Amino acid sequence: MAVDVTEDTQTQRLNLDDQVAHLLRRAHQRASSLFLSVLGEHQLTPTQFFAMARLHERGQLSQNRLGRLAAMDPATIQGVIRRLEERGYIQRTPDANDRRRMVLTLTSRGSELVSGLLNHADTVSESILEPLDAQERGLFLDLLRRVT
Amino acid sequence: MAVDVTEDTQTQRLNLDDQVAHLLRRAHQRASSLFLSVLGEHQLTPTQFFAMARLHERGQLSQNRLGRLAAMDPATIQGVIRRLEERGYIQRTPDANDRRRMVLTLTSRGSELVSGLLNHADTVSESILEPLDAQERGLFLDLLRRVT
DNA sequence: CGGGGATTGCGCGTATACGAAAGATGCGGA
DNA sequence: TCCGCATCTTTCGTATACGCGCAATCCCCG
Repeated sequence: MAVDVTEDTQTQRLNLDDQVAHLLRRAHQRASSLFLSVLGEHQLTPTQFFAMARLHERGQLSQNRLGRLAAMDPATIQGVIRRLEERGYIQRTPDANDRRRMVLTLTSRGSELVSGLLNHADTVSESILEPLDAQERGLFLDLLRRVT
Repeated sequence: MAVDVTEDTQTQRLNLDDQVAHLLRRAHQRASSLFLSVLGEHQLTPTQFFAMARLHERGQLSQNRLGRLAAMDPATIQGVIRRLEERGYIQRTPDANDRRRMVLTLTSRGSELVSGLLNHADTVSESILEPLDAQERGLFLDLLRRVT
């Protein structure tokens, strides 16, 4: 954390390149880009894939609940779901017990697509971490999980 | 969160929550949110602040070059610059030597704003890393830089 | 010196992302 | 039972983010 005092009006200050928000933005950029280079042929964005994978994992879910499980704002998940429904990957039916809710289910097409892509997704995770060796990867994942 | 191999066609697979792209997206979300909670009163997004900070650091720059230095796509930086210019923080003048270019400069208002916020930005970096102790922070920054 | 590839900036289209607010519905306590 | 508050979903507005195509300009190389 060597920070040098530049001896001007302000006190010691971090280098711009050490801004954590900036580093995280760039890492996220790179991750999304790698994801699209692997799964892009199926026209799925990282967000879309993750929403479908969560649904595949949990079965039926309400829209809001899926949003929480996928870390997406209700306003955001709405558009994601709408586009996936338009493409025939997700089905939305009214909840019989609670008329505020819509129940989401993967269609067979959607289910097959996700199953087939889960392995590719793991490949993406590996390529993101490619600059690190095995021990560092575990360490990084642990730290990243705690910062999230 | 116990996910077990479900004994189907596929082999052992990572937990969904270990998808690196997803973890990075969430970390980025949290970082942006913390940034806005500290600098939001000045109506500056992380991206806008970083673009201005780079300009403050380097002086005059062309639009494309600023984009590269701030890790932003030419199409993206265009909108960022346009909004900052509309708000009077950045001035765009035609380059005398290369008529394709526009030279970007911070206005005095923009310059004062950035100077005053640089310390706050460092505060944000610290709050993002708050869950980690001093040693882990250095480690995390190092790993994050290499993954970027 | 002339032509073609590269660079610069713009506009369009799509997809996140989130705050704010609105409308419908559910639910618990007085 | 009814009122008020919480929840679910949608819509609006703003801002990233990036691919693609376009036009103007630059500059290198033959």
